[in-house]
Amino acid sequence: MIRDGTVFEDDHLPSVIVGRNRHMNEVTDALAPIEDGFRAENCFLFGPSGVGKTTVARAAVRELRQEVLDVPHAYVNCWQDYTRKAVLEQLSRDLIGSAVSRSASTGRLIEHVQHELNGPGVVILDEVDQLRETEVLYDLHEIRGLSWIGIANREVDLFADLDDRITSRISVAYRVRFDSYREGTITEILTRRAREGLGPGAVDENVLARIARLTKGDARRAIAALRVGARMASREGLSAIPMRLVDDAVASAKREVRQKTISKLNTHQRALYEALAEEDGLIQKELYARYREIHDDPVTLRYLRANHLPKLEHYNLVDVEQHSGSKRYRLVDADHPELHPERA
DNA sequence: CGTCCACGGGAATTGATGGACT
DNA sequence: AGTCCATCAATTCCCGTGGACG
Repeated sequence: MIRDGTVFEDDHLPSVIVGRNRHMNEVTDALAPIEDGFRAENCFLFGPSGVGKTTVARAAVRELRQEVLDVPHAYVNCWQDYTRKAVLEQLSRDLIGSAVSRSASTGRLIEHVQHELNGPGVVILDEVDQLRETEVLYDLHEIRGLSWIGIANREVDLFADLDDRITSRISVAYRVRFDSYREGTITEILTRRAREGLGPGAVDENVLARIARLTKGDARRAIAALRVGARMASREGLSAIPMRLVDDAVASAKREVRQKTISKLNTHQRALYEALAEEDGLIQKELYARYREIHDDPVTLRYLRANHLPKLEHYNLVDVEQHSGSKRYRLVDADHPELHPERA
């Protein structure tokens, strides 16, 4: 029943972008100067997750490369690469392709890119609000011809802690807001994915509409649910997804995503998670005390606060509630999650 | 109003690591 | 081979803030 699983993967870039014409136009406008050999305008895309921000950015770059051959482009996920150096390293890998010797200083990295890049180039800065060292935006500005597309969940001030004299010279000409997809659009997206990835007649309109409704405008969740549904159906030897499986598929896709996230946690993060699984609603200090009991090589609270706790928040595994002076941490959903994948 | 508590974060320091240089 | 240097994760110290409470 599943003919091509790749169309359900997160990094799949569909050939047609559905329901985002206005957004596509804005981004391609921003990139248009490159067609004449100039530096593009920076632009900033924001909105909730699963609404096509990254897809639009990538599709706009793809479109540009159909006009102008081989425009150097890079993709940096600032969630993973959040330091100045990590960003510049990824940049030079993607943009130039040549490996710079490790332990090259940031200065040398910039020089290297500056030297190797002739003509315009564009870099996608995904999850740019996670950048710890925003000075890197200044570094990017210093590289002749380079412009960027920033992506974040909320509209943030990227230049908040940068020197005013510098920020006045860096501009963000386009700010593009992404709202949740309407159900009809999600259905349309799912229809196309099903056509590409599943056998003929695998889904009907009502099934897709129900998935669309249950996933609340989040295309990533909807596509995951479609994939899980197809898998469940083929296990039963069916060639189509029956309506009765849809609710299960949506719920199960959610668990799957969560399980995947948990499996990527390190020991510290997992210990924190376990502590909260035992008792919810702890304040930071209490949580730290439990964590120290669980983990045999605990890090300090200072470090936990700066590194591990924000990760858990960002992964959407814990909710934090400011409560006048203290913070309460709780797991995102009430049902007790599986900590150990082998029990699945 | 002063004090305590929980929290945030700047900054100096340490220790391991991995080159680069002699 | 041995020394030196830069980097990075982790730690430690410490001060600031803002609300609660007597």
